[in-house]
Amino acid sequence: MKPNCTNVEWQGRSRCAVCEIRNSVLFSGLTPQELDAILQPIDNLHVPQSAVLYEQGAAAPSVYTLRSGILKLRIDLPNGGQRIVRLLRPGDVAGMETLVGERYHHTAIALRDADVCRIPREVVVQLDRTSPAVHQALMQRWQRSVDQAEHCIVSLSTGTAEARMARLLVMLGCSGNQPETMPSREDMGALLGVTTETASRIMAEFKRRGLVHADRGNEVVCDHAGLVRLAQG
Amino acid sequence: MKPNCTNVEWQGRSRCAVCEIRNSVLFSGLTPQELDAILQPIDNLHVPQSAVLYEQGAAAPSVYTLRSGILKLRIDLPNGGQRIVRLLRPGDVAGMETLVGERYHHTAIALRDADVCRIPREVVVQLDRTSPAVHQALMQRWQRSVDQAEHCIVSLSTGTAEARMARLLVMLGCSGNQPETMPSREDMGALLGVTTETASRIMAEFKRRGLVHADRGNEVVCDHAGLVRLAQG
DNA sequence: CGTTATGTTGACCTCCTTCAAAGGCTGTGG
DNA sequence: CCACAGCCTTTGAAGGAGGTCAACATAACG
Repeated sequence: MKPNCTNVEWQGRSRCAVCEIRNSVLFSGLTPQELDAILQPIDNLHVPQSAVLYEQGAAAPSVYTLRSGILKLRIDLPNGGQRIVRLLRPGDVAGMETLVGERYHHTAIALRDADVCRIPREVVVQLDRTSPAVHQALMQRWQRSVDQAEHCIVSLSTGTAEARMARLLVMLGCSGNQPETMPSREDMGALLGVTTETASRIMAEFKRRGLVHADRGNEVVCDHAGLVRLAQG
Repeated sequence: MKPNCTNVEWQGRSRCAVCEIRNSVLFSGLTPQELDAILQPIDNLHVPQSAVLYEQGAAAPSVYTLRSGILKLRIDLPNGGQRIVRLLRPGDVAGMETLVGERYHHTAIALRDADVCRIPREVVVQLDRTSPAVHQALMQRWQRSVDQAEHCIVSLSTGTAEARMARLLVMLGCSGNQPETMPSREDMGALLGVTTETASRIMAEFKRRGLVHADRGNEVVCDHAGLVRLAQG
């Protein structure tokens, strides 16, 4: 891990009232007055690609809402291996374990450049008590975490590696319309529970079959229908 | 699925005040007076082995707390396959998705004879609002669901089938002290993401190596230390 | 006792891993 | 501008792990 990868760049106090994804985040139920009252301790951070937002086992003082980009939640195993257990997309919340415990359960890393809002645990606890809307939103996020983790089991850990890769690409938003930037082969492997080589082989095969088409760099456009067909198993 | 498997046997109104596992369940923070006020709509059910408690996609009017036994939560895949995504043990809560949605996300089946308390969704919603202790307990259960699902990814879907089986046996409580009743080979397979035959082969091999020792029926005693060693991978 | 589910085992083959090497891309320094 | 290093990706060859299909054993049950 490069040391400077942990340098998330501070961007100043957030302005939730004008946040473009406000309707999909934790505070969407609050009135402007309520918002003003709690904005002060919320920071807006930029997390460059492959930077570490927080680490598994570290003290967990904050919850993060993802405004743009993708975060991967990785669990490091005692025997040295590691497994990505969830991908977070804009609107998702990272580090909710802080509300019932004191340590992060994962290492959170930006898969692409990401923007997050850092919210002190106390702010969330307080809002959870005073605002039914926030409370409801929190429960929804929690349920979403469960759903996502189980989706990871069912879709990304069941069936042949090829079918799982197809499901991953669909899940990453490969609609066939606009190019999508791909994760590294190593990350794909960690998501699917296969080796980097296997991930590479499958992606190469997909290209040969015309299921994905390299754009530039690691941007690709996908044959959505074809991938969905493969995803069946 | 046998039709009579869905016959869970009603056992009458529950008496939470004298419940032996009251300290570990959802209502542990309530005073006796608060308890009395909400007991009426709570039923106490016995779920015989392999009976279905609720089904994926069905309307979800109730939450269940598990008092004894083990429940498996199964997800049925569109292509006919199925995967067990979580095992619930006494103190765990099933069907929490009812608090933010209206359909069950899994099919819940008793792995062994089980006792559950059925709690109407409205009761939980109400308590969540009025009792901070219940609210806190709910958040803990939710986080526990996430942890369990992720444990399933990391422990039961990563590494060789042998290592995963060893982890499963440890997880099922094989301490080496008293005999444990095993799930069917089919269930083991569905938990580990391998075929029934592979599960059978591995268990047979474990017996030959003396790692597990058949007691009677499908009760076994385990070499806990040996299993933990294998579980490393 | 036959009947039916469940567990066990074998043979074969596919998929994936492992180990190794070669190819591309990027940044750095001469 | 080129050479070189470092990283990621691709590809190959060999072996092993697990899937598939089938036969058989065992236990549960009327």
